[in-house]
Amino acid sequence: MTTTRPRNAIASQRIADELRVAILDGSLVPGERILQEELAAQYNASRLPVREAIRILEAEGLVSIVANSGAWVSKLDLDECVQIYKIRERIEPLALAESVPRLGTRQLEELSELVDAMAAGTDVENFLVLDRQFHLLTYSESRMVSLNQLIERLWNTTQPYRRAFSIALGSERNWMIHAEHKLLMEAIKRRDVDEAERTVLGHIRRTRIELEGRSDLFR
Amino acid sequence: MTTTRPRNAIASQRIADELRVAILDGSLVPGERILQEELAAQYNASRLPVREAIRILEAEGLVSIVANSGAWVSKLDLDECVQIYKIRERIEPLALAESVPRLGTRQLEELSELVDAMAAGTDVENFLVLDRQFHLLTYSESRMVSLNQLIERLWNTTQPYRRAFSIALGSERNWMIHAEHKLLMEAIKRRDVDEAERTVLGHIRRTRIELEGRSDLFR
DNA sequence: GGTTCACCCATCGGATCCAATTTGGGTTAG
DNA sequence: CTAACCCAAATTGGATCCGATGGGTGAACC
Repeated sequence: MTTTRPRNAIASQRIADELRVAILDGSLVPGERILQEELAAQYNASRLPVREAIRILEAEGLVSIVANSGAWVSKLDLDECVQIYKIRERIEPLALAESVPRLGTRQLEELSELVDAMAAGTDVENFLVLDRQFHLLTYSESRMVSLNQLIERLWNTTQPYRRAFSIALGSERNWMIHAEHKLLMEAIKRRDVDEAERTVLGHIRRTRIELEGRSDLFR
Repeated sequence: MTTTRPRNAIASQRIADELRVAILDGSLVPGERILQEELAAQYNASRLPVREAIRILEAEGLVSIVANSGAWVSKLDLDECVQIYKIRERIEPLALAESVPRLGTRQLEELSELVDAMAAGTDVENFLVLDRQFHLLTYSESRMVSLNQLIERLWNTTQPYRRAFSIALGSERNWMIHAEHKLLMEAIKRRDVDEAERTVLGHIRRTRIELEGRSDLFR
């Protein structure tokens, strides 16, 4: 799916990748206008590959296009965000169940390190990266490629709001999330698929319910 | 999201829509090459909107692009198809649960008519259309737009194989699927959300398991 | 006779140019 | 003073043209 050479060689893919990173790391915030010429200048290319890149990101849900008007970084309201969490509650346990039996010892070590790193650090941006790495790594050995891509897409579209949520919680978030991560980690180490499924479901569900009370994060 | 006017007015959208229909109705079969110039001539437009249309369909999973080489109608192997069914088993019950309480009497009538029409007809193409209409209609009143779009995408990517499967089964398929549809219909009418969820899960699951034994359908 | 290399053609990716549409401001009429 | 309309600038959508890449065919050499 992702061959290394052509993916960087082709401008539209390269621009789409860089744009995606810019949205995920917060350089571009939801609601922000995307000018084709601006990006074309930024990545020294013509507007054509930029247009294709924007269409790619639209299909991924990261950008919204209005015909003959323009493109904006996708903005979710609380309800849409909650919907995505509800979908995640259903499918991430599946990915976990498929992946857990196949995770190697090296990956278990990595997961433990990520859990510890999250507990140690207080920086929000760092936490966002580690949290994402941790969960996606727990799914990494599922052989269901399309499922894993779907999960990554759902994480991507909600990333700006996870950021806002984490910032709002401050360091208060630490202990509950950390406890859930440790419980999940234990279940994975014991290869207890059912327990792992229940734990990650609870993790997402609890976060979703907490989120439902924070409509302030959505302006 | 989907305004009626600009969607038809813009060539890339129009071409993407027509291409999608062509893939879904079997005019274009999995593995078939897609020539940009050919489509450009067919829809009298230039290659540019065709390129964008192909990218849109790639993002929907209906088309596979190889850089500097070309585009083909996506081809799934048995395993990938089974994966999609497993995802459907998790998320379609959710859509149903959200939708069932909100379905109006007019829609219940429509659903009943679809069930009867499927039982009456023997034509495969007709069955495919009705079956799709029926299930998507049961989800139609879920307020989870992104979920419903996702489900439609999963139906789309597996459509060629549902067609092959239906043809292979012939008229034999009738009674089991019909029985499941009637049971689902009853649960919906009674607004029995749990029973409806279980029934649709079983429906997809049984089909998936049957499919797992038919690797002959995949070349 | 088989294998390998080079060339050519088909097709895709990208740039520039032009047309169409929207949006905002300014003016005019009520 | 307000509202509606019209015009202009900005921005997107589309077409044509050119360069690049990759595969296939044919010839030459081993």
